[in-house]
This record gives sequence, structure tokens and C-alpha cells, in this order.
Amino acid sequence: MAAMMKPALATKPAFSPKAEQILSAAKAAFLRDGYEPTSMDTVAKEAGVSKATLYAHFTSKENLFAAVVARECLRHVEMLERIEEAKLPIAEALEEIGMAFLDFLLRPEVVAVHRIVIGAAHRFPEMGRAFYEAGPTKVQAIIANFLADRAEKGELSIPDPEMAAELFLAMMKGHAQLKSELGYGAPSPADKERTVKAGVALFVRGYAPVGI
Amino acid sequence: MAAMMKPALATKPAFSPKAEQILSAAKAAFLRDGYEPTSMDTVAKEAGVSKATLYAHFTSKENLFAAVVARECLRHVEMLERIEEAKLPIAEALEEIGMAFLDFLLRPEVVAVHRIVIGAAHRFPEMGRAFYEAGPTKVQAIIANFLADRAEKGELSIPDPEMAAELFLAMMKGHAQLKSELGYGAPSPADKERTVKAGVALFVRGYAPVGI
DNA sequence: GTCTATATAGCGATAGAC
DNA sequence: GTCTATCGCTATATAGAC
Repeated sequence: MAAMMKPALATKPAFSPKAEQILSAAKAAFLRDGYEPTSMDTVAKEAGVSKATLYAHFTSKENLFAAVVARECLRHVEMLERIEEAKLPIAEALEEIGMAFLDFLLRPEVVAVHRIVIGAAHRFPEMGRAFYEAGPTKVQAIIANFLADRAEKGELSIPDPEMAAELFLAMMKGHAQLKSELGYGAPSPADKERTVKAGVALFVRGYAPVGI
Repeated sequence: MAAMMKPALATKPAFSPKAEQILSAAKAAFLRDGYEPTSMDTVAKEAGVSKATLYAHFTSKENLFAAVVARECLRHVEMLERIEEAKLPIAEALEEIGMAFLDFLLRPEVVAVHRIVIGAAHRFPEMGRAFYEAGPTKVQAIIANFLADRAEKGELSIPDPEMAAELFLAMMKGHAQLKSELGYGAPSPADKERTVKAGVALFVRGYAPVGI
């Protein structure tokens, strides 16, 4: 169950080296400045190509942006596949998972992608939904699976694993993600640990097996 | 304690009628189209004034945007002051609070403000932090106060009310806010109720008084 | 204070030579 | 495929008349 087949949507499209070069510069510029403030002149200059070359590889600014975001979605899934922690007792396993999740969410690059996708979602709603399916939905499914396994083993009493996974992930995030997006620096490791431990404690007590 | 004095920061600056007219049109345009895509020509046209008049009242586009956001922060606090629910038993009180909070968060206008502030926070970091102080921080303080009261009465066992408030609010949000920002429609009332009830159940079990 | 008209600059996208 | 040069348009902001 852990090594399930990758769906076709997650396969990596092949780009020529020049296209890779452009994508790399475009990603840096979009994440740094946002969608509208990033000009195609800037992308071309920072990629070391002419604007005409840029348009030979990507038909429009919107097309280039979509390619950048699609590529980031793939990277996020890669990073999150390592949440397995199958052996530890439930509280410790959840703390490991929570810390890994929070560390991932608060990486400056992830914060930047999150911010720019939210900012662009009104203009490109399909992209917003694609991002949600590629990221949060997948993470929630992984956690729900993990919780269902542990519930079968009698370590927790969980009527609805999907809902429990949503509540768990929401608690791990707390306000940290929002604060990062709004210009606060990343929280200290001690703050992260406090949130994770408090959330896990609440979770395991609230979903404690009924008979005990 | 409920009727505490408003701090000086929350007092409403007085604008002339013309300025109000401009602010109203600017708010509509910014929330509809985003910061960069909104032109001063559009604002002037939709406000029914000339561009020169617009610039007579607001020195720049950035200044106008800051005025719009500051005004929205005030409105949010007004709306949230009604969370009191002092009489009900703890689970029912938390469900009422949770539903009110979620209904508020998912109002299209609130989603739009949230999205645009996040999108602009990189460019105007002070504005992002001011928004956080005016909104989430205040709500968390209100909830923490409420929880501390109930803990004193023996209905809950809460070592850290601030942390408990953060966890509670995070669970109420769940993924609903993110989904709204990413282009999904608002969740159904039934979905909201499911999330709120599940979160409250987890919360009251996890923070149940120790002796019982 | 409010208008019309305009200055100045940057944008996305393309033409045409090589 | 890649370049230089440019088109056509729109942006923020301001000048000058009333």
C-alpha cells in the first residue's frame, strides 16, 4: 500500500535544456516578485536568452507560469512521500509526522509557492484547484491511511479517518503558515515543537480507544 | 471584560464623502481583480471621478490600497466582537462559536480580502503584519479568554489557553479557507457542520477535566 | 477641488534577418 | 532556434485650465 503506482498526471514532462534554463529563471522571478510584477523581459534576461527564444518555448506568460506551478506540484509530492513512520508508538509517530509536515510547510520556497498560487487563483482558478489536488489532498489521504491503520490496531478510536486527518493537519499548521505568508519570519524550532506536541496530545486524548 | 476600551489604532479615521466614494470603488476593484491588475483609471471611472481627483485624495496607488486594507481590518473586528456565547454548556458554546467563526471566514468578501492581503504581503510586509494583528491575533485572544473562563469553572482542563485557542481555531478552519482561496466554492452547510462538530468533539474530549 | 489632456515608461508579443 | 528591433497598448502620475 505504501508503494502504490504513480498516476499518469504525476509523470514529469520532458523539457529541453534551454526550456529547463528558462523554467528555472522563471520560477525564481515569479516566486520573488509575484505573477504580474514579473515581466517577460526580466525572465529572458535572467535566463540568459532573448525574449523571442522565450516565446519559442512557451507560448505566453500564462503558459510559462502554469508550467512553473505544475513543476512545483510534482516536487511537493516527492518531498511528502517520505511520511511513513510505521513503527513508532502512536504519539511519537504523530509527533514525527507533524514536525516533518510543519518543517515542509514552512520552507521559504513552499511558502512562496503557496502565496503565489493563492494570489493567482482568482485569475487562474483551474491552476488553484490543480495545486490543491496535487498537494493538500494527497497529504490528507496519506495521513488518513496511516490513522486508519492505527485504528485497526486498536491504538485509536477513529470513526472518520479523512476527517481526523484534516483536523490533525489543521492543528499542526496552526497559525504558522498564515504568519509566514503575511511577512513574519519562520517560527523558532521551540515554537514549532510546542505546537506539535500540544496538538498531538489533544489528538491522542480525543481519539483515545473507548474501552480504556 | 467584554466591553473593553478600543485601542487608539482601531479608531476610524474620518474621510470626506468624495474619499469614501473612491474607497468604495477601490475596494470593489481590488477585491475583484487583485492589486496589480487594478488600474487607477479603472478606479477613477468606477468611482465616477477623474484621475486627478483621485490623486488629490490619495497620493499613490499604494497609499490607496493601504487605506482600503486598513478599513477592512476595522470591519473584521466589528464583526467578530459578537462572539460571546457565555451561557451555553461548553460543547454547545464551542459549536456556536465555531460555526460563527467559520461562516465569517468563508464570506466571499473575507476570502477576497484574505487572498489579496496574502498576495500583497511580499510587496508590503508591514501591511501583512498589520492585518494579522487586527484579525487573527484578536480572535485568538477572545477565544483564549473564553476558554480560560470555562477552565476556571471546571468545565475543561486547559494548561495553556492561548495554545488551546490556536488549536481550536485551526480545526474549525480545517481546509475550508484554503479551498475557498484556491477557487473551490464555499462548502455546504452540512460539511461545515460536520467539521465543526468533529472538531469540537475532539477538543472537549482532549481537554476534558482530569478528575472525571 | 475638479476637470481634460498628456508626459513618460514599461508591458506582452511579434517581425524579419541570420 | 536564436537574435535585435519594434509594434501597439496600457500603466502611473502630472500640467494647466477653470
